[in-house]
Amino acid sequence: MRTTHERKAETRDRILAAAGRLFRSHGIDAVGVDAIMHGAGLTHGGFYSHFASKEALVAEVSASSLAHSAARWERISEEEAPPAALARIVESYLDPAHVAAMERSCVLASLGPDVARRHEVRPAITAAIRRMLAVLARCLPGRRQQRAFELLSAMVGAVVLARLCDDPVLADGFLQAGRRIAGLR
Amino acid sequence: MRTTHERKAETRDRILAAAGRLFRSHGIDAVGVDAIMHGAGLTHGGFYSHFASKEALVAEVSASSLAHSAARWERISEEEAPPAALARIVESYLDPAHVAAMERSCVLASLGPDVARRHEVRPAITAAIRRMLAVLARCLPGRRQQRAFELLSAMVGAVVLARLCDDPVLADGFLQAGRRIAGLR
DNA sequence: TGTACATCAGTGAACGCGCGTTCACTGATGTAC
DNA sequence: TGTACATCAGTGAACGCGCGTTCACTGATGTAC
Repeated sequence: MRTTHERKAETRDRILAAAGRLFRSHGIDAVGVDAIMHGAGLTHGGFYSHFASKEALVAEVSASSLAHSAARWERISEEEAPPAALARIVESYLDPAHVAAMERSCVLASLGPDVARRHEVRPAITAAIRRMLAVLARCLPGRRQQRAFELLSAMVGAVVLARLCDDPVLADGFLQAGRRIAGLR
Repeated sequence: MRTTHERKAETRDRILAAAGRLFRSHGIDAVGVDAIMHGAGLTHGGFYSHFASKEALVAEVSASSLAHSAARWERISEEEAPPAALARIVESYLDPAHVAAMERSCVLASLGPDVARRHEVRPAITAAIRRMLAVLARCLPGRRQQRAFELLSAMVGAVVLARLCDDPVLADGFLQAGRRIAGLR
């Protein structure tokens, strides 16, 4: 029984991962259950032995993706000294290659408005945002709390705006602005 | 013939306005042609004597909504002295009431990622972003260009994040952060 | 250890539904004489 | 000015299609003896 349970959990994670990738790339409503299951190497019918509905999957993907990002930031902030941790978090967030890779990007910047419209997900998202703010506050000097709010706003806004610009110079202007607000360079 | 042309243009504008409202409230893919036409006080069949496709409407709504925002900012910056104009633009953008009113909010914050995925719209969006940056640069003191990038990033990010938080205190933290980056209070 | 049975993750056909789009139409308005 | 005709914005039924979801099934694996 043990192995079977583990196997099922692995499949479930594969579905969550595929959905995360596809939702970020194409938008939540543009991706069907069929495409998600195909992305996980399965057929669509099996979906409902893992999730009650597409909407339930959406809630879980949003929450778990952002919790995953928060956990990554926490790990970095425990592994490195504050200034190095801050630089690593901010530079990876504002890296143009990472900005271009929508499918692997932060839920806040790639699905923010869509998630905000689904009120049932907001408690979990709010909890993850608090964790991210706490990491930034721990890494920043000076008025830590206030600067954490400023930095997270600037990082999310910079990525959203950089993705909207078809001129790479303009896009880079937003990413540089984010780095300045972090106190880098 | 004159009156007819004007009438048709008015209807077209009503469709654009209804689509703008509904897309921002519910997301682009969640709103059908039928709902848009009903929102404009018409039936769905007439849609195609105004637009070639839903996708064409989406492109025009995104571009024209953001151009409208840019024009509003330009008007404010011409009517008032730089510090007053800056305050009016930033305060109205970060006003909690305005943040809550998704249907009338800025396209960057309410539809940003969705618009970024539609590459054909990005040139028009980029042009409007340039106009908005120019207004902010005109109103800001000091390193105007750089600060304009920082401020627009912070404003967009703050609104996206404030909408994701189910705790109004946390949401207000982001809005206050935006105001500080503008140099207000 | 070997055999018979039970479980259930995953398959794929089928469902009703709402979508974007088309089209024959109607009736108000603009033009020609 | 009044009448006959042309135009075309807007109507509403109909289309094919892909969606989310259901369900009878299958076959690999785990359990009981």
